[in-house]
Amino acid sequence: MPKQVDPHSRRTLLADALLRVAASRGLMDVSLRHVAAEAGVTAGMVQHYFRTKDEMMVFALDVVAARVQARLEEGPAPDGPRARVRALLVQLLPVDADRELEGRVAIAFHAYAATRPAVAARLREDARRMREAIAAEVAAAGAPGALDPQRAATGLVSLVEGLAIHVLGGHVDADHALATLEGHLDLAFALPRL
Amino acid sequence: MPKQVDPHSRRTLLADALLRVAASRGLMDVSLRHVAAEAGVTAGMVQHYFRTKDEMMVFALDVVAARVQARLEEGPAPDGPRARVRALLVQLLPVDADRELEGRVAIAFHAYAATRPAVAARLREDARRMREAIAAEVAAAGAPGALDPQRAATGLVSLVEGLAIHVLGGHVDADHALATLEGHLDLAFALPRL
DNA sequence: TGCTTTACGTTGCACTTGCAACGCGAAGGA
DNA sequence: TCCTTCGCGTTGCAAGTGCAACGTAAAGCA
Repeated sequence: MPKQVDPHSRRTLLADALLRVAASRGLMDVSLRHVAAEAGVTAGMVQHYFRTKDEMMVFALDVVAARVQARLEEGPAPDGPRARVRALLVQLLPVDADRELEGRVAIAFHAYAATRPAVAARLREDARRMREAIAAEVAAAGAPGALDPQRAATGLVSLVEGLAIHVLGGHVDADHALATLEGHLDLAFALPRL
Repeated sequence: MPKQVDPHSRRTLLADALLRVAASRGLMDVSLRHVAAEAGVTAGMVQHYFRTKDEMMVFALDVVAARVQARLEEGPAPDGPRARVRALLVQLLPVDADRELEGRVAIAFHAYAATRPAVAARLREDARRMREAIAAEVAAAGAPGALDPQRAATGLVSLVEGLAIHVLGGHVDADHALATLEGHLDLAFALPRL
């Protein structure tokens, strides 16, 4: 056999190219040939590692999900529930170039999920995990009179996703979004003197 | 000349077909021929009313925007700032079939906007108007110690957009979303006894 | 030295896409 | 009555699409 390559790293390479194309030109422009060109390889190689385009899409989605997950777990967990939840949610805001790319990809995939049940299920599962993690922290914090943990979690995650859309669309800037998030965190964790 | 038709109603008819295709099969499947088929006309007629596909897309976006706007203005304005803001925001949640379709279209167009500056500008303007309307109501209500009006408005609009995504994705049900919205309205308008 | 397997590259095909171009019948005005 | 103009329908085309099929060089095992 030839050079014996690691298939997973090859697939990741292609997935990265896909994500770049998706972020810069939209999901409609994601084709075998465009991805191949972006990765600097031939279309035949793409076909070698993904039997179908859909398989490639799903794998790319897995890559972003794993990457976000990894970022959430890296570094020591901050002190206190509020800080931990904040750390989680900030990862979803497009505050730098990497996260902006991921944000654009996320929007594209939300639209894509509308027609692909498998993709939709994946996003649903991710969202569920995120909500539960946050609800647990809110419950642990035992905020006195604010929202119940489930609703607070749903609210915070939704808020951040909405903020991400507005930041990416240029409707508001990242600072305003961060400030808004801080305010809502205060509410959810019932800051003293509210 | 032949039967002398109203061009605007024809274009609206085609735009409706486009929206149905976009909602049911995604924006990637929106093509001249599919739209024509959905509308029950020939592809040639579509070309007659829209010189380019992009022109058709933008017109369709205008149609939804106008429709949402019309719905916001119909009926008497509710009593009190909180109720008025609630009425605004509920229109953006997919609580029935019509709004679900519009929600799917909205997501698709947010993704589309990433590559079309003209579309992005349109969405930005719509969002700005919505935020200002809400900020004005919040300010008028003079909520004592909660968020400042600008942030509250950004937060509420983002929250609702995020909730819409989660409802459409099947992550949470409409009732939960509504309840979450109520809770956040209470916070923004600083309900007694918080 | 074969022989097989891996990892691609190449070619081709059926199909869809946006769009231009042309045709053409039905209405009016002259 | 002619003749223009509008409202489409039809056809065609170059480009792009996903995917199958085949070829083929390299690397290991026998």
